[in-house]
Amino acid sequence: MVTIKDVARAARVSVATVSRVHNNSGPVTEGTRRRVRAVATRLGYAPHAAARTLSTNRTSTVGVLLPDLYGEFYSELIRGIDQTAQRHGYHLLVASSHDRKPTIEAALQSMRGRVDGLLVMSPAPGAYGAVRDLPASFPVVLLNSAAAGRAFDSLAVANAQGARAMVRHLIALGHARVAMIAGPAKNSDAAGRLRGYRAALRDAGVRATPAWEIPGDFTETSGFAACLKLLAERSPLRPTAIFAANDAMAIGALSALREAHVQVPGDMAVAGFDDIPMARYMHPPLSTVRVNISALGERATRRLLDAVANGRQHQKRRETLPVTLVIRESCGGRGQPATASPP
Amino acid sequence: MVTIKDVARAARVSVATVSRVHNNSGPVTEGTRRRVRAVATRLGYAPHAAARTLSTNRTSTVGVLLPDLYGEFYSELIRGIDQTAQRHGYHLLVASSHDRKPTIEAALQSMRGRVDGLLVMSPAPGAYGAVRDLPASFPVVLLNSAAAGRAFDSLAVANAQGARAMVRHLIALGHARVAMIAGPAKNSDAAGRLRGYRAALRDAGVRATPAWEIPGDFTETSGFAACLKLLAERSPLRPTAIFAANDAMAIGALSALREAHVQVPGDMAVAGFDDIPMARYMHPPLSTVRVNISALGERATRRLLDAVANGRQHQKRRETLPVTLVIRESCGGRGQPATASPP
DNA sequence: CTCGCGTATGTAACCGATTACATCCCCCGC
DNA sequence: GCGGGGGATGTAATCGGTTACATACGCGAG
Repeated sequence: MVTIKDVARAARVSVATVSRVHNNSGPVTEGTRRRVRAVATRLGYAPHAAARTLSTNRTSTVGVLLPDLYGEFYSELIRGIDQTAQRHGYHLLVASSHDRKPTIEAALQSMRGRVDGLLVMSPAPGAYGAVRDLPASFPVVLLNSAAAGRAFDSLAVANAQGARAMVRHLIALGHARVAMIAGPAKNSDAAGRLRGYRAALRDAGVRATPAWEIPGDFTETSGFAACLKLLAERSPLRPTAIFAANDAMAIGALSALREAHVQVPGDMAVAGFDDIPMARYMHPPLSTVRVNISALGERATRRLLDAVANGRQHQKRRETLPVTLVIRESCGGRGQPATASPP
Repeated sequence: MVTIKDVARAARVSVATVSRVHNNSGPVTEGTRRRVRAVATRLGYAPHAAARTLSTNRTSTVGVLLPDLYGEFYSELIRGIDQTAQRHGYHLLVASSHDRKPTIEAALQSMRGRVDGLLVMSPAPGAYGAVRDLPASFPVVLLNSAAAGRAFDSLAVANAQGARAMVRHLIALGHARVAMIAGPAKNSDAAGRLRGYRAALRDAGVRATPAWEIPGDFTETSGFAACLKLLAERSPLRPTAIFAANDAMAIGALSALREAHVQVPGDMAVAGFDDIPMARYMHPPLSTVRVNISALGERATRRLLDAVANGRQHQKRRETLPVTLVIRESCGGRGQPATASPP
């Protein structure tokens, strides 16, 4: 492999000059500059990233720690992150399957000397314990994490507001009995959406019934099962609308309703959360709360790069990403494809 | 930050011993080993990856060069790659938006000293020109690329076989006139699928009609438009079955057929390629050719890591990933959910 | 007691860049 | 003609590991 020394020798200058040419640091005569450039391209010289990292203590890389990589959510997230990082001259180191504290700690350790900062998304409650053990000067941005406060930079989706707006919409359509298929209890997104649901009921003066809050785990199967449970309710308690904590479960619920010959939205309104691409292709098209996932990745990366660039001066804070109501046919807005913003 | 020297000093040994303990290289007394381990964890020592890279010339990282990150295909691919890499102790450096030669070259350059090998997926014909300029000793595996031969390691989906099997199936169902919505001409996946389609017609002794090969670009919109064109054909030429080069276009075609009140599969059979998750949720559920994308990523990574580990000995070759027919209702197999393998 | 060998440990060169500091040279003003 | 200043370039230390080689030590055999 050709090194800076080879270039220096061939161009009959010192390594310092070659370095200066490549980094536009320090003064170099135009002639020398051209000669060095020419030699470098002729030899196919590319600076060795690790060597550069060692001396400058910068990697031009951001790390992304994810619990999983399954589904469109992550590909969208990574897309937003990658775009932004790339635009600022940064590379992307992706690490997944980090959902428990020990693996997270191991991953964080192995990142030393590889990245300038980290985006960490983890549902595990122990996750930010591991993050806290990092030197405070090391830039980290938490994604969709429950961790709040000035101790961390964090970004989260406006789960509660979105859920509240959607449930409010269902109630406004005349549904007095709205049930919710919730997500995993420890998941902070799921928790926010549940809070929003309860808040909307409270707003409308409706007493929340535990029987209307069916647990699920974000999978289609669990949505299917939860829906069956709701259908088993006796008439005075049987809900007329179902709000699922994510689209996958809403889709599961739609299957269950079809099998039970319950008309949607006629006999039962259904709404989801996320607006995955599939949502609009359902029958009927699924009303849902749109989350701009790639924007989430972009915003997070922006914050991270700010922390990387400004070090001490960077102010840590919690940001919230707004969401949008997408009203399609499954909730019985009589098919009018309207789009509304949350209040 | 704590370095190996700090650990050595605190444990009253030399840096060499600390290094030996961490890498299990060379002999160390059990007592010393424990002492060093204890000190290291107490100080929270983590080796600096760049320093290690510089001296060993190994990064424990594989690079992934992708044209894009949009859609489930890439998240699945990355998932397969990441799983395999992680299992072998490798990290993942992801770079996207590399579809033209100059950006690919720049990306390849910037990878020096960052990765031990590269997975390159690029529809651009110039892509492997850029790859060829790398030193032959640098491990690279091409994904779904047209580049063949012993010059490269490459992996591709059995596009032609899959398409051929699906079209053969349609013909077996009694469709004498099968049209194809093709993909971008320069895309090698699209080309393979088109070849398979033509081969199946030839097998059946059917003369291929240019009017039946409508170009598309892998988007739903283009599938929609292409379908309209086919519907405009006069009766003797109007096809009774449509094979789309991917599911997205098949879904677009389904929309067009619904709008035109053409019954599927009654009046028109439809099949796609890829088996994206959405496919089974269409009405009617879409028959398609299943590609195990994460397996593609896994196989590719395996080959790459073999090349990394075995260097000179590694044999370059082209591998093909088999596909599976998934027969649902859209092609009129009268709804029986059968699954068949390609011949 | 001494020699020799093997095991445990230390010393220092090296990987390939960056960069503080030294040096050289040219030109200008007096 | 000479001193000074500033621009161009070179020298060498440095980043944090790994590892070839040197060294020291303990023990058994002769």
